Formats: sequence, structure tokens, C-alpha cells
Amino acid sequence: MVGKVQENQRQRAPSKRSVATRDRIFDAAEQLFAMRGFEGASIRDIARAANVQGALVNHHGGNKEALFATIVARRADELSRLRLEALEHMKASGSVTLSAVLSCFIRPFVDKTLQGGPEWSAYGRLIAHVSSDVRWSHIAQTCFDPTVNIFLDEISALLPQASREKISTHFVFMVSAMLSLCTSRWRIEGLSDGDPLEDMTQSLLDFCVAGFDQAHT
Amino acid sequence: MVGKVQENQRQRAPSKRSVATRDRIFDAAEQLFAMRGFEGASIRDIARAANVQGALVNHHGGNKEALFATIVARRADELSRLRLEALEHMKASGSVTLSAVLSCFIRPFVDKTLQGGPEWSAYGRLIAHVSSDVRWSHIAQTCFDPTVNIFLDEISALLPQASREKISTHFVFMVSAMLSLCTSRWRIEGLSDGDPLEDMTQSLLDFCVAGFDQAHT
DNA sequence: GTCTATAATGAGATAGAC
DNA sequence: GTCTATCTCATTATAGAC
Repeated sequence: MVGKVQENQRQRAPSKRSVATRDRIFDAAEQLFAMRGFEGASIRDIARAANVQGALVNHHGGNKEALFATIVARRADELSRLRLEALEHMKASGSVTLSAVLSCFIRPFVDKTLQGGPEWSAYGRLIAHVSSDVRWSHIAQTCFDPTVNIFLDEISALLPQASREKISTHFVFMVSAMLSLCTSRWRIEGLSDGDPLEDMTQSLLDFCVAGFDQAHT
Repeated sequence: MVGKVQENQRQRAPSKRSVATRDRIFDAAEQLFAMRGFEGASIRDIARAANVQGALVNHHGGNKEALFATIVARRADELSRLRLEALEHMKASGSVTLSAVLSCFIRPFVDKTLQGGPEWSAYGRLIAHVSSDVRWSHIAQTCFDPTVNIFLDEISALLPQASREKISTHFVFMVSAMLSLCTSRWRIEGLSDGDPLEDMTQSLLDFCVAGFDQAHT
């Protein structure tokens, strides 16, 4: 029954098997794009990792750039939702502080990428690729800027003496530091003599809150 | 005369033309590795940009990984020297503050990569690639860690209550924010309504000094 | 939707003449 | 040191059978 329902004028609803295959392809693409970057991950590697023929990758994902964009967009909505829900929840609770606002942006990301399983761990590195290459600016604009702008507004309200430009600049510093938890933990561990910090998230938050706050005075 | 002097038992001194060719190849490799990453830059593209035959790239640079490592190492010494000189100069002047120490690390990098011409601008992005990919950890270890450890020691002396692990962690946050000036200025500009900040370097410094300083209390 | 087969191009690397 | 020529393999993408 379900298999014959039309989604729109041009297409059947995809079968369960088709969806499963597509998801396997997307998961494999996510892992490989995250680990090796756009050029470092080949369609063949993705197909092999997903246990499908190469042609299927193109069938489900379009060409390589479209596939990459799809993979980034796939989890962007959930991430935005988590961030905005945290923000709403915080405002409902009444105590709107700089620390709380930044936490609403950082915590969902870090919680997911550090404890949300291998897909989210890969997704964190993927976002780092997007954020450091102007070539993907259109993806960042579509997937992340709307939410980021909401947070910039909140921060502006809390730091009325700081210009929008300064807040945006500091925000990018914060995002870069946040992404380093996904891309550069090996670096932190290599520079530390002993065990890595127990709670890097709190440390990141403290670092960024102080960084923003000094702009106030 | 010079052309016939032996450098060691196995090799003549390279001719002026040879050195010029090699430098052209290295410069082209630097630009392309910086712009497109390791896999995104092909030996053929590098050869074309340097106006030489492909075989010459292998001749002067070895295989692709060796070439990449060479390109990163090429300017690392100068960068380290600038940073350590700044540190010495500061200590000689007497006022050893956290802000001054961090400035000795950040200023030489930012001054070079933002105003030191296209080679240094590319080099900044190149370091960003190295810093965000565990695959290049051996390069980071060789080229940057010795200097970084000296700065970690200085910071430790100024923040005796902070653990080495916390200082290392914050240092990586700082480096990530610093590198974002090379990789993500498009992002800052996209999020700012008006003109970008006049002095992003000072802004970065303020942000990081405050971030480190809060660990003190 | 999935497969085989293949087109069309580009990749890194080297041998050997000059 | 530089060049030409070439080897070998991987790349993205599509056409067309099932």
C-alpha cells in the first residue's frame, strides 16, 4: 500500500529497501567526507563502504558536490532545532545570561559530536570542513547562518556596547574553537603531559564567555 | 666557480637556474595546497602553475607527501624565529604579562599572513590544514610543537593555578581562533552587516587573553 | 532501484634521452 | 636539471539491461 502512494506528481514513494540503501550511502559519504575532505573521499570509496555499486551513489546523491551538500544539510535541521529549543527553554526559565546563551549554541553541538555516536562525530568534522573553506560558503549560509543570526541577536542584546561586527568576529572565534574539539583533539593531547582535560566543553565555554565578556567593558 | 664547489660528497651545488625553478615549484605548491588542500591540489596543477614539466615537481619535491611536508617546513623556521625573538624582546623589556606573551605568538603570525604577501597568506591557510587533520600530526610536532611548548611554559608561569592540560586546551582554542582569520574571514564578513572590524588582530588578542585569564581566578 | 560495463579524463610516478 | 614519453591506476559519470 504505502509503496504505491504518490508523493507528488513525478515520483512514487521510495521503497523501504531503497531508503535503507540511500541511508547507507549517505552514512558512508558522511564518514568519508568527514575523514578525508571533499577531494580526499572518492565516490568509489563511498560505494565500497556502503556496499553498493558506484552508480548507485550517483543515483541517490547526484553528482559529488550535490552529495556533499546533501550530507551537510541532512543533520543541520536537527542541530538547529536543538539549539533553538535550548534557547527557548532558557528564556522560559528567565535567566538570560551571556554564558547561558553561548551554552545553548555550544552544548547541543558538543554533546552530539562527542557523545552522539559515530555519525555525529563525523558530522562535527564535516562542519569544520565547511567552515574553513570559502568554497562551501553557500552551504554555511543556507544551513547555519539563520540560526547563527538568531544567536547574534541574543548576544547583541546582552552586550549593547559591542558592535555587530565585533560580535560576529568573536562568534567566529568561538565557532573555530568549538570545531577544534572535533578536528584537533590530537593536538591538545599531544601538548598535554598527562591525561586530557575531563571537561573540555566547560573549558571551552569558560574561554568563550570570558572572551565575549571583555568586549563589554 | 661557485657552480663547481661541492656541497658534500654526493652533490654539486645547485645552479642558480635550478634553485629558481625549485622555488617556483615550491611557491606554486604552497598556493595550491593552501587553496585546495592536499588531495585537491594535483602535481599536474602545480607543474602548470610553476610553468614546468610534471616530472620536475617529483624531481625537486619527491613524492606528493614529501613535497607537502617540505612546503610546510619551509617557512616554519622563520615563523618560529619571529615568535621567539618577540618573546626575548618582551622579556628584555621587563613587563611579562599574559597579554604580552600571547601577543608574541599571535602577532608575528597575523602580521605575516595578513600583510606579508601572497606566500604568507597561503602559508597561513596551509597551517590551518595541518592543524585540523590528524594525518599531519607528525608535521605539527616537528615544525610547531617546540615553539608552542616554550609558550606553554611561559603561560604556565603566569597562571600557576591552571593545569598544564587546561593551558594546552586553551592554547589550541587560541590557535584555532587565530587560524580562522586565514580560513574563515568570509564567514565573519558574511555575518557582519557592515564593514569588517578594523583591527581583528587586537580583537583576537583581547578575546584570547580574557579566555586564558579567567582560568586564573 | 539496482546492476554491469564503459566512457572520458586525470592522477602520481618513473625511465631514459639530452 | 630538464624534457618527452609513457606506465599504471583511479577518478567521476552515464548508458542501458534487468
